[in-house]
Amino acid sequence: MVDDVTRYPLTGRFLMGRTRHAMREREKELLESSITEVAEYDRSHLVLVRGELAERSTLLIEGYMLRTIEEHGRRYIVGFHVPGDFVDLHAYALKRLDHDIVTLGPAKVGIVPHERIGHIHENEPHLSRLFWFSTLLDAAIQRQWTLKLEQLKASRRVAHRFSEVWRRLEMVGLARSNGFRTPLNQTDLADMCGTTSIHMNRALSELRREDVVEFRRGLVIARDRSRLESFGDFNPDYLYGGGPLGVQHELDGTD
Amino acid sequence: MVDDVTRYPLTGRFLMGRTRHAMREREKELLESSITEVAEYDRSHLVLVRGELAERSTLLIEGYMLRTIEEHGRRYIVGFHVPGDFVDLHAYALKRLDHDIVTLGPAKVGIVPHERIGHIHENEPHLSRLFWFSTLLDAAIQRQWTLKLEQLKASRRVAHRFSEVWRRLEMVGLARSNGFRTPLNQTDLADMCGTTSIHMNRALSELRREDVVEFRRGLVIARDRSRLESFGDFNPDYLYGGGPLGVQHELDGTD
DNA sequence: CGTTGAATTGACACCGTTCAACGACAGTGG
DNA sequence: CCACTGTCGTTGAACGGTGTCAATTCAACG
Repeated sequence: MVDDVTRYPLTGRFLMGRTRHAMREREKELLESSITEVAEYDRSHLVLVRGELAERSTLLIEGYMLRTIEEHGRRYIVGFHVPGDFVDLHAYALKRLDHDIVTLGPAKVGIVPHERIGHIHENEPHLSRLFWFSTLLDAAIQRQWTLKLEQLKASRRVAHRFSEVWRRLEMVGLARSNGFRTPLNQTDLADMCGTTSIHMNRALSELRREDVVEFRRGLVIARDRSRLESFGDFNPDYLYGGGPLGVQHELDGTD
Repeated sequence: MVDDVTRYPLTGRFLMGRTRHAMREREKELLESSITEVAEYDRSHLVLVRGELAERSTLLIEGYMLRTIEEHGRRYIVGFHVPGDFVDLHAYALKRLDHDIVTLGPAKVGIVPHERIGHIHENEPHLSRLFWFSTLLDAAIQRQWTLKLEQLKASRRVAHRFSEVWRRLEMVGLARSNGFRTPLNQTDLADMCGTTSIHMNRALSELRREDVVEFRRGLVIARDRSRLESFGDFNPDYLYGGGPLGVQHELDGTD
């Protein structure tokens, strides 16, 4: 898979760790060549605005992106993306989004016109099914967020988020052995976990005190990863990475 | 649209109030004929189990269905479906789900083998795009749940849920002018809103006391609908029903 | 008319918000 | 080099929202 990142520098991480192995070589080439433009954005760059008619979608190459909704003067983060994610592919079928797409830190993205996606959708059923899968994967992650918001208190929620991001980064080959780096600050974390930055601060110091995980200036470090994951009640199945839900072989053959 | 329900008694409510107008007559016929079996289930019937390989999907014709996750001896409701919803269409691309699909009250469903969906996916790009849209609509609803869990207290969350279900029923022609009927009980509502049944009870009596909405034995009645919706901070845009996000004309023409 | 499941109520502890204030640090310009 | 400034992180105290346990009432149904 490391090979794919060098061979397909723009799209090599798409579905990596999931069903990328089901992609044929010509599909990988087709996807890579569908990117008509590469852009580098600063932090907090608004890529797609809620309600705006979308005519292209964005595949994240480097950095992080968020899905945000601003309401009552407060920003809520309803999605988090790592390299390899086809961030707003769903805009192809929805046309207009109910949320904003925004960069977190500086980010490098590939842009795919909907015309190209339409062509793939009409002529490449196997690849287009993988596209569909990828948007449903985002939905599964969303579902898990809903679940964890319902059942965990703030400190466990952060632990869950950290566990998730760590795994997702690992799947695309971007995690360290003892943690990961992210431009998130405590306010961002609060906006992701449905709490206030003040309470997030207390939650983080609880995690530090209990030796679950350490968060400092965008560096997440855990001495014992399994301790972090069990504190956050994290079960990676919903990431569809090869566990009991993973699509191991079903999508392999011809469609 | 009432016409569609009589002409297509099984699938006439699919995407009704959304992009159904973009469906061609032969697509409606094709969908109707894709249902190879109609089943009637009792309440709490398990239609699809988490982790199980799915080979067919279920379109809800009458009644209600839920997406649930059981963890730590408690059940969490992460999705709610009304007639016309293609409840587990996403199982076509995901193969295995991370949650259960279950009936709430008694329900009548149409079953579509994935073979048929595969045929449509490969040969009917326009219809298959509407399928994709429908799964993304579920995702948008999920996103809104995440948002409201983050920002509202329990009593306002219920008000939001009531507003949503009311609108969704209305879209498929099944609401009353002053409310709607549902087999939900207070425990179900609690499981949907991420709270306990005891607290849900207090939330409901607050809503009654404040004259926002009345919930009794599965009957939801509001004297003033706009009061309910504003109390629940409800904005129907995310339901893609013709407001600013609705796909009014884009999907009309040939694909 | 008794049984059963659902709804209701009170008391109490914990979780989380809010407001206000303070501390740590990096970047900037004098 | 230092003072200034802004952002981010930290802390305390008061208050409101929610979970928990236990007990009671209510409605439906055989």
